[in-house]
Amino acid sequence: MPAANARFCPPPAMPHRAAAPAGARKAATHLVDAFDRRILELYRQNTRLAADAIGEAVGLSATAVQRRLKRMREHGVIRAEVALVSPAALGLDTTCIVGVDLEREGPEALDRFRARMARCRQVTQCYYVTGASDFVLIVQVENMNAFVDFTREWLTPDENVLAFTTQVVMDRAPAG
Amino acid sequence: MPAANARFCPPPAMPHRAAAPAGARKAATHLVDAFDRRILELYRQNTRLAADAIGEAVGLSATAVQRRLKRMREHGVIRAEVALVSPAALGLDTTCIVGVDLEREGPEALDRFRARMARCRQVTQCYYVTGASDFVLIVQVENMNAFVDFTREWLTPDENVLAFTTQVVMDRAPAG
DNA sequence: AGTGAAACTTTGGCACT
DNA sequence: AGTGCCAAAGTTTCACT
Repeated sequence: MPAANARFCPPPAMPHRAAAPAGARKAATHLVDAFDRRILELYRQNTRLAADAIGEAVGLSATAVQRRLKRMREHGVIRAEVALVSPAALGLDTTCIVGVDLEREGPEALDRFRARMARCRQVTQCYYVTGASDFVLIVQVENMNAFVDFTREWLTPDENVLAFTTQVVMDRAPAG
Repeated sequence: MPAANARFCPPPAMPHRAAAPAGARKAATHLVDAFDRRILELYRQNTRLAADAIGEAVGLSATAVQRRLKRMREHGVIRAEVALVSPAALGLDTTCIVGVDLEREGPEALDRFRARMARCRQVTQCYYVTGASDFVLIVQVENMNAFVDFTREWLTPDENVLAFTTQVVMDRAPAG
């Protein structure tokens, strides 16, 4: 198997909080009907699709599709519209999955750790989980040296990090 | 902590292969210069940004920005432009991280398993990794019952699946 | 929800550095 | 090569029916 690793660059990673105005998001409960679902199914995969084409596919006029998209954006059903960038093109050839064990697991310690990871550009996803570890991180770096640097800067110095286990990604499926 | 789980719906999950014409992708080596990087930095997070605004930010005309975006799309630097949908809005309230151990790990067995997972709608990411397990899956489902259904349909019946471990996601950070 | 016109963004050609 | 300017084509957005 070729040394092809990560295929997609991480989702956009909530850039500056300014991009997500605090009050702008609603509960996003089931205010999506069958039409909305079909629109999302298409639009989710390709935001360059014209409302015209979507409308034809789902049996609605272009304007109706636009209105629904706008409503779903405002209601937080659509959280963001982003570009998936090839990590390789940016020189990020290595993906690691890191399980982190914390020493203390109080609410404030969890929040502190999560906030730290959110500030870290290498961490593209951060899950707080039950089970074997407390957190699971998806880390995107240039190479293994950069990964070691990452651990020395963000994990090892953290007194609350008891231990961590690393799995290096050899290949990744887009998973449709 | 509230039972808020996943915040974002999975990246688009390479829909139908038709969307990525086989011959259309190039090596995506370092044909990105400093301008391209700055454009991507902005555009990646928000594809609704007008080329005009990007151009102003990076010191280029709108046309130049458009041209560069087009080139990066053709060269596979930009793999896709997708919408991040709130999983909760779609009724997908539960995310699990599953480590899978395979019995046999030959190339053909790996490919078979990966292909299987790619066909499975619940699996939004699938990593082939070194270390404790062979694969790591990110699984998005309605609730825990649906997760059990998932394992009974996709993991347990697979003779090559030796064992799997599940971590339930309680919260997820966008991770900037 | 659908139809129109206005505003916008993207795409093309052409001259320039 | 790549960029900038300007006009055409397309798309989105806004009235109104």
